Formats: sequence, structure tokens, C-alpha cells
Amino acid sequence: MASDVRRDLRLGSFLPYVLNNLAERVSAGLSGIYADEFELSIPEWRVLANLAEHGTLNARQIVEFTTMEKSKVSRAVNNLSERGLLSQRRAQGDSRAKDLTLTAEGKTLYRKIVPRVLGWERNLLGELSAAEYRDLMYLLDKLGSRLESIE
Amino acid sequence: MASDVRRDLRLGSFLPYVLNNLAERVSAGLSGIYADEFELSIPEWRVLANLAEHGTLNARQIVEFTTMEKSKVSRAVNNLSERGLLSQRRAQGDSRAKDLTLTAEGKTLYRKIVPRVLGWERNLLGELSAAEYRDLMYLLDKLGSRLESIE
DNA sequence: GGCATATAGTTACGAATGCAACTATAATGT
DNA sequence: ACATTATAGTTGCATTCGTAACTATATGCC
Repeated sequence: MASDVRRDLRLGSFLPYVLNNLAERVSAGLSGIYADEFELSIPEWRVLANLAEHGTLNARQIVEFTTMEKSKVSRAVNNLSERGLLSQRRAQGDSRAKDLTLTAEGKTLYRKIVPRVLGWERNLLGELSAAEYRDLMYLLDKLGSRLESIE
Repeated sequence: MASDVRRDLRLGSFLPYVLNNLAERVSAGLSGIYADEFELSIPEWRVLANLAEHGTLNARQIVEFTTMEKSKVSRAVNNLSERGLLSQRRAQGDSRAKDLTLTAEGKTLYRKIVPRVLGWERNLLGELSAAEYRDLMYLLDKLGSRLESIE
């Protein structure tokens, strides 16, 4: 209804602003773990985590999962590859694509990081009840799908 | 309780990951407006919006409100100043600091942008009820304060 | 088959970023 | 008053980033 239309902008209740502030601070806090302790950049960590979760992927699929730029993904993949954390192999059906898979070393590193980041998340969520957590994830998901349909 | 402790990481329900993905996509969508139509970078828009909302501020205060790097703020302020959108004046009590205020031109630009970004937000929030919106903001706020206390 | 178009991934290059060092001024302790 | 430490803001520099151009391969169409 028309009376609901806000005419002035209050940053404190402007969702994009609140969301971004929070996300950046969460990201900074968390990346303290994988940057300082495991020498992974944020893009590298995201590639590692997606490969650990989904198994073999190519770069395009990682782009889809993470919404990172394909050049960013390309560079992160190369860094991880040089460190021996993932292996690349030309895809069977399409020789433009490369199948990316974590090496044993990559999986081992991942398994070391997981409990640390889950612990950090648990600490962050400390004050939320299970119901609140569910609500939050539900609402964020809803916004995510909405965003897709916008464009 | 101990049985609640997750041992494996699922990115789709890992809050930092979900939050960041969403925030980045929201930011990208929104910045389409002030970048393409008004030639403002994200840091410039944030400085502009904070000055519009809070009146005169110095750079340190903008850093506090936005959690941006102070060098980022410094450069955004200089750009806006060169474009005549804000004016700087040495602070009365402290001659290290500069009081920053939007010029008439800055305020005019801001007033042009506000309805566009509010419209965009309204579209994004389309599917959320008022109660859901309240819950979401409440939960994000709660996480924000929690984050402060973590460090 | 052969040409046009689409896609996977890389890379060159200019712009933006973050950190640390720096200048200038203020506040504090003795 | 003087030395020490803290703070406001700027800037140099190396790194990271995003865009666009590029190579190579695949797909669709005639």
C-alpha cells in the first residue's frame, strides 16, 4: 500500500547497507582463520571448500556456486594447484574445460580448517536460538531467490 | 549441547558463506544504480549517504559508521570534494580533523538517488511480509552486536 | 563440410585496495 | 614546559581486482 513507501533513507534500516556491513565484518573475522593460520586467501578458501563439498568441478561451476569473477576463480585455482592442493585434468567430453579435484593434501588441509571455521561460526551464533537461526537462513535464502528473479 | 555441534561443513547453511554471497549480489545489483546512473563508486556513495543522514562528520566518524578503511574514506572524500559534492573545513576544536559537509549540489544528487535505491530495495523485499522484514533486521542487528563483542 | 556463434579458461592492463609509513596536531604524565 | 604517546588524515607501494581482449574448443546452421 502506498502509505508503506518510505521517502527517506535511513542507513541503519536499509537492508543492502546493513547486510554489507555485517557480511564484510564477518568475512574479515573469519578470514583471520584461514589467512593467518593456513595462508589461504578468501577466493582460495572458497574454491577449496566448494571442491571439498561437491567433489570434482570445473572453473565454470565454481563461478556459478560462488558468484566470483571467472578471472578470480582462475587465479585462485592456479595458486591452489601450484601448492599441490588440487589437481587439474582436461575434461573427457570437453577439452576446453578442466576437471578440478582436491589432492589428498588439499583434503587434509580442508579437514584441518573445517572445525576451526565451524567453531568460529558457533561462537558468532552464540546468542541465536535454533528457531532464530532457521528463520535467518530462511529469510536470507528467500532474498537470494528473489534476487535471481530480479535479474 | 554437544550433540548440536556440526562436524561437517555445508556451505549452503554456513552463515558467513550465505551472508557474503547475498551481500555481494545485493551490492552489485544496487551499485548498478549509483555507478551507472550517477557515476559514484560504492565508497563514494557510502560517504555521501552518511553525510546526508548525519550532517557534518569528519573522516574518522565516517570510518566508524561504515567500517571502511580510512584510506578508502580519504580517497572517496577527495573525489567527492573535487566534484564539488562536499566541502571541507578544518574543525574548530581540533585542527587535525576536517569537518565534512555536503554542498547544495551534493544534497541535490543525494535526493535524486534516494528514491531510486529505495525503489530497488522495495523490489528486493517484495516477497517479505512486514513481520519477516522486522525479524530479518532484528537478527542481523543481533549478529552485528555479537560480532562487536567477539572483537 | 564450412562458417558463424557460443563457451571454457587465461591474461594484459589500468583501477582500486590495504597496509604501513608518514606529517601534523593533541592529549597526557611528570 | 617537555617528553611521550595517541590521534586525524594522507600517501607510497605492492597486491588484488575487474574488464576486455584473447586462445582454443565446441556447437549450431546452411
